[in-house]
Amino acid sequence: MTVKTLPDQKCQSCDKCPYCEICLPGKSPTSSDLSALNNIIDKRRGLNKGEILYKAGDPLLRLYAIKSGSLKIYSLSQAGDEQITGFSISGEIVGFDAIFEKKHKSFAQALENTSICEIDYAQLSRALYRHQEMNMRFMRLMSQEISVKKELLMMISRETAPQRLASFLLHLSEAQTRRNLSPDVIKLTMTRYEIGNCISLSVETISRLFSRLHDAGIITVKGRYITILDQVLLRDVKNGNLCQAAKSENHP
Amino acid sequence: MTVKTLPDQKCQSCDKCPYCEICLPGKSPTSSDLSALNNIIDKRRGLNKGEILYKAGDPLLRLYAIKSGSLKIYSLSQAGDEQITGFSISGEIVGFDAIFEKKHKSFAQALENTSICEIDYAQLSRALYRHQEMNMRFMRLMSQEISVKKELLMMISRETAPQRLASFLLHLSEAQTRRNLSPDVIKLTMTRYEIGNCISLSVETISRLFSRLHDAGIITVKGRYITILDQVLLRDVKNGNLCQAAKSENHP
DNA sequence: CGCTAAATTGACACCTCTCAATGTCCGTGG
DNA sequence: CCACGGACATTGAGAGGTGTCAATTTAGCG
Repeated sequence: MTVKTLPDQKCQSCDKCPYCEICLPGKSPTSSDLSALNNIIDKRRGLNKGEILYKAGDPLLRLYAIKSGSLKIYSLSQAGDEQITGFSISGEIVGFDAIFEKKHKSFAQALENTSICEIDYAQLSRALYRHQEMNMRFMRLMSQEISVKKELLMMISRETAPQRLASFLLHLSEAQTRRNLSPDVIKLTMTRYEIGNCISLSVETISRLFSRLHDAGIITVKGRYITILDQVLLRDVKNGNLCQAAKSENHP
Repeated sequence: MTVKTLPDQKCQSCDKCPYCEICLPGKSPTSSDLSALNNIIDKRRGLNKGEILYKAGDPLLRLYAIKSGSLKIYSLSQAGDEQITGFSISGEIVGFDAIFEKKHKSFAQALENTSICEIDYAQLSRALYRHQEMNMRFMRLMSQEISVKKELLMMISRETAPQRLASFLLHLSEAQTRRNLSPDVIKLTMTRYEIGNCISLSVETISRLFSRLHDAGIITVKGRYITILDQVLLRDVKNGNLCQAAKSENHP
């Protein structure tokens, strides 16, 4: 595979990074904190599509912040098939589940050409010791990930197939909004299979649901590009007012 | 309801607590760390069965360590029905998902009379600042919770009903082993409904599965008491070699 | 332009939910 | 001590959503 050059983000320092607020939530970091962080971050690594960033079992050497692109985070079952536990995009930090045993517990693979910041874990630990405020930011991030995983759990266990897909799309939409991107035009960086795997549905169901949402005039589907035509209707689907099977077009 | 007296654990200090290793994983805490922790923990609170420890939306004032008893942790959907995201028992600390926004994101309710240690969050923050090793212990705990939630996710989304129940029982069994209790005799502190809610199955399915596991000679069921007769077979069920519907007793 | 992976669509089966009835346990009060 | 009541648990019958299998179409990429 040809190594494609990654888009140069010209983002050499955290205080100029457009995702600072997502990456390190809370009030603006002090310049002292930021410079400490800058010193321990290597901001120059690129991943090609398909490249694996870390594997379950790898010793925890670094955490990773995503500058651009996206990753899928997954585990392998005993039988060897993958269980995607989430997708991570720009501004997010991955690898927190490795801290417990100092070993990565998941796999992380680039879904597209992706640019990351490497955070040396040993140095980070020392820096957090000296910078209480930064320490709290990281604890907030871990706390957030716990909440997000609980939400995903809630979604998968309580929602029907159409609700899950609607939730999934709305999640992506909100993530784009937080990054000042359009909430309506979504480029999926993952396959239908990977979506289904993450929200526990078969590829075929995902496909059928896209068709149904399309037929209902809620979205358009052009390959990996989804456009949300009606946020309100999509939210209705998420709340259970799902477009019934196409048959009942003329609802009584 | 009559207020029952809680069993007095005679556990006034963390270094004498039998769950120290579960509560604060890692090498033995230094006496300096422990005394710091002791100073900020109030170890005298009891909860009656059914009592709610915190609610989603409550400001984060404290984290809680469970000395004895058990809690269910749950969220409420928009429709108002509960989604149990886990059960917590002695030695575990709850409330980590509140750190992100300094507000509790879940509900915690006592499943039985329960004794807890209250950890003042503001004091904890300050103490963690001064005690790096203790700080790392808490980050490990949060990291662990992220892993556990991912496992639960994996279980619910990839496993069949019998596999899920087997996983659930084996989880309880392992938790008891870590506490030097019998791995085979399990007292369920939650109802069938609550089990089903947590692993995303209906009450009826839980009941039917208990019967099937019983008929297969893998467990005995006496109300809330489950005895695992054959750990190996139960593990087989977890791995998909599920006891088929009772019909095929004479498998070819 | 052709090859391969990905996506779509249909038919069918089955696991699990829902609804319903019955049985059991335990706390309460007579 | 026993009877009663309500929550909890068990069991059965039926329905429906989603997975599986299979065939075809489309898209992506060398």
